[in-house]
Amino acid sequence: MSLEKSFEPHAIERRWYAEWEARGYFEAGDAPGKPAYCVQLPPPNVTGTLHMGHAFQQTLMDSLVRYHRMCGFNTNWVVGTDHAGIATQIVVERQLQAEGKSRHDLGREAFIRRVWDWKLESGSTITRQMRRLGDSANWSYADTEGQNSGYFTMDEKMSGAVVEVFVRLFEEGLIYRGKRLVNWDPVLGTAVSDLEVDSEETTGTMWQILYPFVDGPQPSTDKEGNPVMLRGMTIATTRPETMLADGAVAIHPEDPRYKHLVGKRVILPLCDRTIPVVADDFVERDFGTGCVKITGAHDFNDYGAALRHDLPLIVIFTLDAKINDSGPKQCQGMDRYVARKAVVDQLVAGDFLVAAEPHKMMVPKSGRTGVGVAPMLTDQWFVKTDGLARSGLDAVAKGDVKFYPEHWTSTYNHWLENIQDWCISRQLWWGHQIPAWYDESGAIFVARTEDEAKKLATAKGSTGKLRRDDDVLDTWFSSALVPFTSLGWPRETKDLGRFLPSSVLVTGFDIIFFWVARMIMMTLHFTGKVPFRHVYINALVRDADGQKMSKSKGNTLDPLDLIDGITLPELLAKSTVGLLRADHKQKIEKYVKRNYPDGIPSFGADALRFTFASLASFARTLNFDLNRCEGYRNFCNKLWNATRFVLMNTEGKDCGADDKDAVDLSFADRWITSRLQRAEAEVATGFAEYRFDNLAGAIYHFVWDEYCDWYLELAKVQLQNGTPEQQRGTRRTLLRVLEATLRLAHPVIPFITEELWQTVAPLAGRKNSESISLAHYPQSEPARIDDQAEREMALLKSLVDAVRNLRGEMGVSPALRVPLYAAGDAKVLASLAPYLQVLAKVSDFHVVAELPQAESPVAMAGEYRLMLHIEIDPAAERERIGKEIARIEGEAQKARAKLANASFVERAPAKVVDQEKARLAGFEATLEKLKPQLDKLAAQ
RNA sequence: GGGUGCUUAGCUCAGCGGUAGAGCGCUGCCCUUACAAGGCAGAUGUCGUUGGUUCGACCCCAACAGUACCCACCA
Repeated sequence: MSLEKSFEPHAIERRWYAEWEARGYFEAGDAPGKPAYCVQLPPPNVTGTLHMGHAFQQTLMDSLVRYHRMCGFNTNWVVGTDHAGIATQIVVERQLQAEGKSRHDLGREAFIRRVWDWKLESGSTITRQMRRLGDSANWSYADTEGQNSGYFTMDEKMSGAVVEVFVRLFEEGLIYRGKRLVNWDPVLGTAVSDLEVDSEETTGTMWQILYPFVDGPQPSTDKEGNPVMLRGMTIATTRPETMLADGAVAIHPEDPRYKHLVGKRVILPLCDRTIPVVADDFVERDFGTGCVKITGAHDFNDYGAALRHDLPLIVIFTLDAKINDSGPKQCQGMDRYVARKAVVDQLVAGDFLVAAEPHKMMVPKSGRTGVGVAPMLTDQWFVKTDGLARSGLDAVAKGDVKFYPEHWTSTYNHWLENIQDWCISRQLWWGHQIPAWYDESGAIFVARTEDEAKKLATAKGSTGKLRRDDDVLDTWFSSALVPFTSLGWPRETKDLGRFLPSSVLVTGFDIIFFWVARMIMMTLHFTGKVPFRHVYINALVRDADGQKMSKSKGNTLDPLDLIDGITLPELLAKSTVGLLRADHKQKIEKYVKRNYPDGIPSFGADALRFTFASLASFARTLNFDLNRCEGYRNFCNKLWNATRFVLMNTEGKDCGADDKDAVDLSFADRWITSRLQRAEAEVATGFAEYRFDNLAGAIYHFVWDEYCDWYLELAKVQLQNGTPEQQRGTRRTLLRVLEATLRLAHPVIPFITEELWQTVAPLAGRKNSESISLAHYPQSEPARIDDQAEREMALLKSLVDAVRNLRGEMGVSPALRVPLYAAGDAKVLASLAPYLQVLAKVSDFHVVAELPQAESPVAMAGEYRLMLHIEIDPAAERERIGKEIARIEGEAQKARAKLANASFVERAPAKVVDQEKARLAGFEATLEKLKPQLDKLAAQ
């Protein structure tokens, strides 16, 4: 078989992925007696598409899975998609909106059917894209819909497990329902959890409002302690409209200005009510006026204060954040922001407004819609978290779950130590409907089915109709269960025993709270096991300049465009599609044209994967650089062409594949084998430590700098000049090292390695060469590390380097072959001669006892002296040697100073001192030989 | 207000208590029969600042500066 001259990834990728999947290579390993290796994919949003973050994460996961599969583990990469409640519902509602409809026009059932239709239509986009990356995922696993895309968090089995969990937690008293103040998104009309609220710095206004005393002005003091008469209490607020729901004003119990006024009543302006003055030490004396209004039903701080002081919780807003019937007539029905202005105007009119100043503050916004969150008193379901959090903390403290990099542990701990009860109900339609029913009196019956709920009701003497709770569960509730529900829980499946805990979770730091912590808590609670042993927190992918990738900046990259390539016009069209603002569009077009003037070339999946692996250090961010990607595409091409060379020199020839015939292995053959062992060890360490950058670097360095740059060149010499035994040995080494290297690299670059291995493996004498993904992973054999061969090779390299260096400095044309004199161990030199002649482009090679007396450039390589026999300018040569002497003299001087330091010699370890002595001896020996050379030149 | 990272070559980043590294970029010369997506040679650094520990600090410790992110109920 002859390979194309360049590596062309496309056809290879298409062919091999389909083949692997069809042959069932990715299904869960089921070999007896083998250890298990399991990875849970963070299930992507069902309507999502693959972005750089996914591609990065999945590259790491797939490399790990392929590595362990080849190492003989029973692997199972469990994948699936998430129903992503809010996000998906929003997408479908937008579609309806475009048709001029709302979900309410359809009704709940029809709407949900519509979402399912959309799911079926677009749901497999991301799983198709994952295949393009080469993910060796277990598609058929837990796939109840037969779509070959793994589980779906709302499929029948997963939903059944969700109900089971809910019911059990309720029965254990860990789920409760109650009227609580929650973060409310008035646009979506649902509660959201603390985590789904983002604070945004905004400059608002701080208003000071006077609440007059019922009893008329009261004596008090000002800040400096001077006596004053107060007309009333002046409160400070940034949300004046909420005053309509005030239940009290509060001051600090020790505040001398106000403490005697506690118990007085003040008139709430614009309302026909009076409210009391209370003391509470949550009030900051120095902030604002030192007097704060208490709005228990619309502020988290105030809620606590209201409970402490037994104040009424007055609700002033409707669920879409408009003033309700409890407000003054003239404000009813106004949106909260409209009402804010109206209230301020009326306060001004009534002379209650004391001051209005600009004020910087953090405003809570709904993470999903970006609208201001309105704390709202509503009935919601909660998970009691204190006990669960405790066991979650313990698991990590005991080391049952380990974070990589380790410092993420403190982030995890900090959150769990301060965790609040988790609001799990959402007032949405798309999601797992809460399995709770109410009778006419409002009594709650939580059950697995409506029949079961009826039985519960009957047992309690309630015979009327039951109504199911309308709410659905937070998407993260079902996500938290995935580690065990995906394996078949609540059934006691074999896989549950085998694949739980999974081996490692690879995910982003942004979901440590949302997901990682909750999985640990839930899995521990329901199975007594941790969900995974390791958590690898991957870096955030940014653009080459370190900027966050965002659609509005135009700096996002589509992994598939890197694999397939894209033209500039296509890229421009794609980057600006769906953008409403023209100025954004222009900005993005400019960015795209500047950064990708010729579009993006096609790099192939392997190059993309190798790039991700190479950039995966333990850093927090990863700047994705297209140039890097190109470099690794070139690497793939290098590997391709090295293979081409090997095949050209081995196919149809005697390669000693069956070990029958004698082979004669040179130091070069033994050297590359030895280096391979070291590379294998480095790669194994890299995988064990999750240092993908190191393992990718080890592969890169071995292939390019050792196998290609040196061994192939040496092999050319051996194939040219060697005896039949030597040639056979060379061919066998070429093949066997290459074959092992392909296996070594396969977890990271699966496609190219499979393609090449198919041809290489049989030549290398492998009997079973069905697929590289089933082949054994190469293991480092320390016994094959050959120090003698490595020393000989080091000498050859230093001689070649010295000659090349001289040629470079002397400006000798690369093509020109020149005579070389060498002094040193004659036997060794004779053995290296054939290699030196080729690698250093030497015409005649003279081994001599002493270098001839000639005006030719001289170099030192350890004990060896080399002279290029060429015409030179003595002055230039004097300068060159002079510089060299000065450099070495400087080094020697430093070494001497160190050794002259008594405390160094006394206190440094003997090894270090000896090393320093050896260095100095080396410098001095070199100087001894260079100086006469300089004298000789100077004499003329 | 707390917490966590980061600061090393032009760029992006590794690194280690004992001689400062890689990739890309840059310079020069070469289309040498595996590869120009290549080969060979080359230049570039007060390792953020200031102290401390040490025989020895880019590395350990402290403070500071800059920078990024996370958490938090000052109305």
